[in-house]
Amino acid sequence: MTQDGRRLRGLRSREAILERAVALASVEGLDGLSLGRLAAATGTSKSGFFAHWRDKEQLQLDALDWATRQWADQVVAPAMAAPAGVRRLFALHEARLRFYGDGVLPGGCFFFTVQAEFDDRPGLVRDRVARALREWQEFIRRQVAQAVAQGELAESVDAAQLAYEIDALGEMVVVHSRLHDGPVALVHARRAVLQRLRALCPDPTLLPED
Amino acid sequence: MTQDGRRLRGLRSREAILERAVALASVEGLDGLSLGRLAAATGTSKSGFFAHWRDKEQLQLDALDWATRQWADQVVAPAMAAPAGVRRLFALHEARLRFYGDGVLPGGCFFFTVQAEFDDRPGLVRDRVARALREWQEFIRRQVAQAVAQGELAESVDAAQLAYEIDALGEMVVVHSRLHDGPVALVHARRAVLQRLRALCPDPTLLPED
DNA sequence: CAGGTATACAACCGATCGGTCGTTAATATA
DNA sequence: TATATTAACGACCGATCGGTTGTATACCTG
Repeated sequence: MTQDGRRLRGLRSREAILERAVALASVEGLDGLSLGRLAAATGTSKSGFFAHWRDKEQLQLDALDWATRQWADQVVAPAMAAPAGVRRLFALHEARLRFYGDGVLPGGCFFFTVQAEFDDRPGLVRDRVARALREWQEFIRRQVAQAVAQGELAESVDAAQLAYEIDALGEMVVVHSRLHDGPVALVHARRAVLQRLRALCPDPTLLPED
Repeated sequence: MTQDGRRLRGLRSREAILERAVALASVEGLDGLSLGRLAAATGTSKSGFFAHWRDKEQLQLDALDWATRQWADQVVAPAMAAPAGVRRLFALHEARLRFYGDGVLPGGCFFFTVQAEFDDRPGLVRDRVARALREWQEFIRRQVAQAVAQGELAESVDAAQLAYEIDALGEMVVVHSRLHDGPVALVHARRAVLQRLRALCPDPTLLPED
């Protein structure tokens, strides 16, 4: 029951469609994205989608999974190269800013767009978006807790509190850089987290000065 | 050429429609909001809109103005009651969090939704959204600069940098409280700015301890 | 009271939406 | 080789989209 030629081709086009869907959804949202435009952008027919997905919602859920894997590959994985503790925490922040600054997605951040789109309406997609945010927040919180355990952050640090600050300061770069500040927003976001971590770190030499 | 009875009625329904439009747009966005649903929500006919607005874009622009006035009345004005300086700066942050926490708009924040919606597409609406964000950011920056001038914040403070931090920490409450944290997000956002200001303030007794 | 103006409406328009149906061609399995 | 299975398609469906047109009614001005 291994992958034969035909299913392989199917998988390939499936992945190609999901990649385009995530890119387009980072601009117009998962619901704002229409199947007709997605078909035009991928050079396929609209009706062909329903061989891969039962309906639009299933495609949205798979696009969410695809974006999660992209985030794991391009943001989380590079940061894990840094030594555990406060350096990995800051590497995570910098990897995210690099992801935005490099313009990997045309809309800047898939998750930002989708969170803003679904935070108010019920449904399967909303639940998966909420889970993705929860897991991301929990992941940052664990990195903070680890840094505290290693003695690289003050004992008094509230991990969930600091995780919120790091995420908020990183996330708002998307809209500020596009509507207002340009690259300056990246500088602000980087410096905000860097100085916050340095202030809480008994050995600030672990982090760059500026 | 003063307001006569008829024009007054027109103005009243115009304001009522804009209020509903802002409330609905805080959930579905300015473009996601359809004229048909807005008509149903206001108990009027869709075609009646075109007596007040040339097209949907004009209605969107007026809704933006309406939301700006609402923000000025319900967030900025109350904060101006606090004495200028670091106390007014924090009052501004608290007024915003109260606006979110009280659920004044069903979607939490009109501007958050609309920024996420329009940060990627060109047009008149996008330009006005960008201007609103720029003016808001500039307003916070002036409050920071004033606090520095009064000696209530350290001389070394970069006003634009601190303004970005205050705005980002306040804005991300919307999505975090709705998708993840609930009211805890409000606590995180409040404490983050409070502790940041206290750390920069030569006389921390101007601000609450926690 | 006459005439113009503004509010608001129902009916309707072409375009697009998500989705269905029936078919074709290529592949995998027996 | 015979038979399912699968990817992919064009044509089409009812619903909804933003927007137009024509009309009825209420109001203000002359």
